[in-house]
Amino acid sequence: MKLSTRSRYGTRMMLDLARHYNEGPVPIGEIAEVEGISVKYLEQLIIPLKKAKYIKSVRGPKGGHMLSKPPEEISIADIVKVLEGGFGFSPCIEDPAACKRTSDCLTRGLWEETTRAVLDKLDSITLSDMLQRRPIPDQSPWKSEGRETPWTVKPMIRRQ
Amino acid sequence: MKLSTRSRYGTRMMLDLARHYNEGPVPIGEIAEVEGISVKYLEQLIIPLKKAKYIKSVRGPKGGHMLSKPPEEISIADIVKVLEGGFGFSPCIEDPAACKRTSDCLTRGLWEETTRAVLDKLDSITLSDMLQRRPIPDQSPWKSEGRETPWTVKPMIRRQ
DNA sequence: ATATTCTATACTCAAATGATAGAGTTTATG
DNA sequence: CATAAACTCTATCATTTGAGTATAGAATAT
Repeated sequence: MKLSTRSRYGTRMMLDLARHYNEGPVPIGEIAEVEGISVKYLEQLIIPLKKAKYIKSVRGPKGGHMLSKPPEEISIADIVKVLEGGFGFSPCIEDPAACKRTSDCLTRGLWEETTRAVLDKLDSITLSDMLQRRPIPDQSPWKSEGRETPWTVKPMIRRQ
Repeated sequence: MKLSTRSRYGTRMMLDLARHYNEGPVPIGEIAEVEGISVKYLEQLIIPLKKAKYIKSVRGPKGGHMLSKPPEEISIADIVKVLEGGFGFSPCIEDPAACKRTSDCLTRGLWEETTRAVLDKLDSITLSDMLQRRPIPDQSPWKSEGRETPWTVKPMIRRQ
């Protein structure tokens, strides 16, 4: 039931772009460094996001990428729908012909509703909402011993 | 974001067992035939479901499997939690140490809430609820042409 | 000119998934 | 008690998917 790293990294990247909305293009290298993700991998995620018109880019020196809409107008569902190759809890959600049982399978409706529940949730949260949030405390009910030294985010330095 | 076939097949199998609750053990071969899933694969799914005490089995001729609790007391979440190897939309949900960024990652809370939304949904639906349902109509908004000849479920014949 | 940055496609590698195989155990029944 | 019908357990395998790397090319500010 895991989301791919594409969706998760992509969301983080979009969040970085949202932080710098209206500050000019952000080069991919900066995002890669801050997030600890390879430039090459992020480049692949940008392509579909550009096609979907959530990102616009500027080439050449001082170039980079930026949101093409304000952060309030981009939801997490928008991002995940673009990056996650085939969401839907079961293949038959997107393609009913994927299974011969489709027409009388009781569980198909179940997985469809569950998929809907996720989409509704993610649709209700915009990039702008995300920026208001605080990280959740790291007190896992699983492992509470052996905490590492606190790790802090390397601040993203904007040019100029 | 897809669920594994383990969860999906397992749910269908549990639904078959629910249909025959209090009718004695159902052999795995019958379920395999009705659902079109190999006996060998279903056998693997039964093991964890037995460990979790949702299924009890009887060996030997006339043996088989049956629910160890009434269908009202087993939710879809119960089944998925047992069969899906690591649910949680991100690895950091189950294991915060999976990522160094854990302590100050804005998206971790997001994925946690989303996972919660799914679990809540599946928790609210029992096997008994499922049996009340009707299959959803097969009018996909994607492909509406070229419908195959209707396929009907082969009825499961109980012994005696 | 040239260094910087994005664009596009192809390729590799490992892990997970989905499924099968076979040997062994229990037990109802004739 | 022999046998066949079932479950149990472990191993194996093939395919797909996911994650990431590599390479070549195009645009543009300075």
